Amino acid sequence: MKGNITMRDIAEKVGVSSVTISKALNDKEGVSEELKEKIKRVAEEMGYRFNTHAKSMKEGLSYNLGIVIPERFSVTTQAFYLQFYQMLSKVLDSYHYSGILYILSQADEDQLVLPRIYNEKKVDGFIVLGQLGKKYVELIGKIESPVIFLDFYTDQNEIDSVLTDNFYGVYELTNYVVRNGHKKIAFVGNVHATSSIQDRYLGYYKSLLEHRIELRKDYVIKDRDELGRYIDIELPEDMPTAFVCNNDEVAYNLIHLLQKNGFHVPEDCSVVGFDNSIHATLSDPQLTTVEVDIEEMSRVAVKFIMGKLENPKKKYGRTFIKGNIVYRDSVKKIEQK
Amino acid sequence: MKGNITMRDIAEKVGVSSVTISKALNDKEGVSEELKEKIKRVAEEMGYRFNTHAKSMKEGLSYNLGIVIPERFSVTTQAFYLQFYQMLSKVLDSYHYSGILYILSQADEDQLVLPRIYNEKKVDGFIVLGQLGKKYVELIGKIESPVIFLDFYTDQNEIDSVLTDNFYGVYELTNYVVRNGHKKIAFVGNVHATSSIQDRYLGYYKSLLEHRIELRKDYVIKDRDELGRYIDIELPEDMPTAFVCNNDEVAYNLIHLLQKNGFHVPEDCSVVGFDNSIHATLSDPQLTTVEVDIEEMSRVAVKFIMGKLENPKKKYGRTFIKGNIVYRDSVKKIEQK
DNA sequence: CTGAAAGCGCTTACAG
DNA sequence: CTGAAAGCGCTTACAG
Repeated sequence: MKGNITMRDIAEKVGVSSVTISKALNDKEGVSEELKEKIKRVAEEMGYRFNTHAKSMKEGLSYNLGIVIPERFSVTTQAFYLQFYQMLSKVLDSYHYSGILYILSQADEDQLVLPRIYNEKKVDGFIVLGQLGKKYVELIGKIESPVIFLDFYTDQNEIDSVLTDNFYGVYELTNYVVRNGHKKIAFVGNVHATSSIQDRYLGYYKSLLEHRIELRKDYVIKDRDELGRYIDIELPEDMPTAFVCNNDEVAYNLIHLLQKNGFHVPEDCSVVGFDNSIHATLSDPQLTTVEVDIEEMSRVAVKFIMGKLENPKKKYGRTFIKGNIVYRDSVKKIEQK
Repeated sequence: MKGNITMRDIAEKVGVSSVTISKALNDKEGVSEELKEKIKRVAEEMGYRFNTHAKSMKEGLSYNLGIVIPERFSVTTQAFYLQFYQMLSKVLDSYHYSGILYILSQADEDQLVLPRIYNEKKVDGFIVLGQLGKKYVELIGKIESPVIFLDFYTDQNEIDSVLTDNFYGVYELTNYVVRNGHKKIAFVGNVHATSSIQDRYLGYYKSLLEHRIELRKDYVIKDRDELGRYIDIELPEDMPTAFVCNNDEVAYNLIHLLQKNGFHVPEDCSVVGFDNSIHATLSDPQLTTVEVDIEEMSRVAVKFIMGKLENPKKKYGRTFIKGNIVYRDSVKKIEQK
C-alpha cells in the first residue's frame, strides 16, 4: 500500500494502458471479462482508491449536494432538520452522492452572501431546509445550480418544494377530534408566523366548516409572535374541550399549563399536536399527533434534485407528502349532547 | 453570466495569462495591487466561481472531512451527535473545509466495509462519533487518512480521541450532592455498556471514596443491558436519598418511575444527570446535570485533524474536555444527622 | 478488444 | 511583475 496509487500504476503492473483500467473499473464495454477481473483484483491488492476529483473535473459534477439550514432555528427545530439531513444523506448515498451540511449564518443571510460551497463549486445543487428571508429566496432562485426547498415554500417564485401536507394532516386530525364528540375546539398557533402554521390552521378551519362548527376568535390562540419567539399562552375564559396545537412542542407546553391550572388531560381537555417529535412521547399523556414522513420527503426531494441535474428545465412545483396520524392517549371521547 | 467561467476566460478579458489570474485571486505575490484589484473585479462581474476540484487534484486534498456516525445509535443519541456534527461543520468552515456526514450502516460495520467517501478520496480525514465495534476500530486505525475519535475511545490502539471529562464531571457532580448532605447515593447505569459510562461510574466512586462513603452493590443500578438496550430500572429496597444517573434521559425516566412509586423529587429523592440534553429541561423538576462542551470539543477535534493533515506522524493521545455543571432544581439540601 | 491523444481547470516551479 | 510549460488523475472520442 503505497501513498498514492493511480490507474497508471495499475496499468503498468497489469501491462495494459490506463484507458483499459478506467473501462474495467467502471464496468464499461470493450474489455474482456477475464481482463476486467484481473484488473479489479490487482486494484484491490494495491489498495487503489478512486480519485473522484479527476472525474469531477472532467464532468463538471462534484457528486455532492449542499444541505442548507438557516442558523436561526431553535435547538428543537434544528434537531428535526438534522434528522432530515441524516435521512437525506442516506438517500443521497444510493445515488452515489454525498451531502454537505451548510449552516447559513444570520449575517450571511442578511447580507445575501451565498454559501462558500457554492462559490467553490463543491456541490451540484442545494436542498434548503427551513424558511429563508424573502431576499435570500430571490437570490438563491437565480443561481446556476438546481435548488429544492424542503419543508417550506414561498409564493414569490417558482422554486420546487417538497412539503408535509400540513393542511390535510391537521384537517384529518381535527376530523378525528370531532368524531370523538368535541365541538369546542381551539387552535393554538400564530397564523402569521410561517406558511406551515398557516396551512395547519386552514386544515383545522376546513374541518370546522365541514362540520358546521363556528370559528371563534377567542379559540385561535397565539403561542408565539410573528418572529417565531414563544410567548405565554393565554387560556380563553370559556374553556374549549379540545386544543389543536400547531406542533408537539406547543402541545407539550400547553399540557403543562393546563395541568398547572387544574385541568386534567385528556379528561377535561383533549390536546393534539403535529410532528411526532420527541415531545409527543415525553408528554404525559403521550400525544396523538401527525407524523411527518421524513423518509419519503427526503426521497422525493433527492429524486427531484437528480431530475433537475439531468434536465435543468424540469419543474416540479409544490409536492405535498402525507403524514400519518399517530394515535396515542391525549384525546378523550366525550358524550354527544 | 455564462455557464462556466474559468480563469482562462478572465485572463482573455483582462489581457493577461491565467497564471496571473490564479495569483491575483489567491492573493499571492507577483501581481501589482492595481492588477489584482482589476482581476477581482472582472471575476466578480463575470460571475466566476472557483473550481475546487482542480485544486484538489493538484494538491491531493479534498478540503472535506468525513463525519462518521454509526447507524445503530438511538434517536436521542443521534440527535446529540447531530448537534456535534453541526458544530463541527461550523468550525470546519473556518478552515475552509466542509463536513460530509456518513452514517455507517450496521451491515457495513459488521462486514468491515470502509465508507465510500474514503474509497473515492472525497475526504482528507475522519472524525468518528460514537463507539464502533473493535474490529472496525482496528480497520479504521490502519487507513491512510488521519482519524480522530470524538466522544469515545478504546484501549486497543492509538487513535487520538477528544472526550468529555466524564470522570471529573460526575466526580464533581457527586461532590455537589454530598455537599448537600446526602450519604445514601446510588449510581444508575450499566458499567459495562460503554467506556463513557464506566468513567462516569468511576467519578462517582472516587467521590464516595474521598468522603468515606461506602460503595454499596445494591446502589449500583442497571438501566440497560450490555448492548445498550434500556431495561426497567429496579429501585433498591433501602431507598437512597440521591441518584447519580449516567445521563439525562435515564434521569428523566427515573424521575417518572420515582413519581409513579409515590416519591417526590427532589423532596424525597434528589436526582442528577449528565449531558444537559433536552431531557434535562423537559423533566419536572428540571435537572441539575453536566453540560458537555460540544463547541470546545468540536474545536479541538478539528484542530487535531488539521494538525495531523500537516504532519501525519503527530499524536495527540486522549484529550479530556471539561464540562460545566448546570445547577437546576433536582437536588435538595438535606439536614446532616 | 485495446490504446494514443487531448482535455477538464487549476497551481507550481522556473525563466524572463 | 508576468507568463510558457508541465502536471494532478481521470474520461471521452477516435483510431486501429
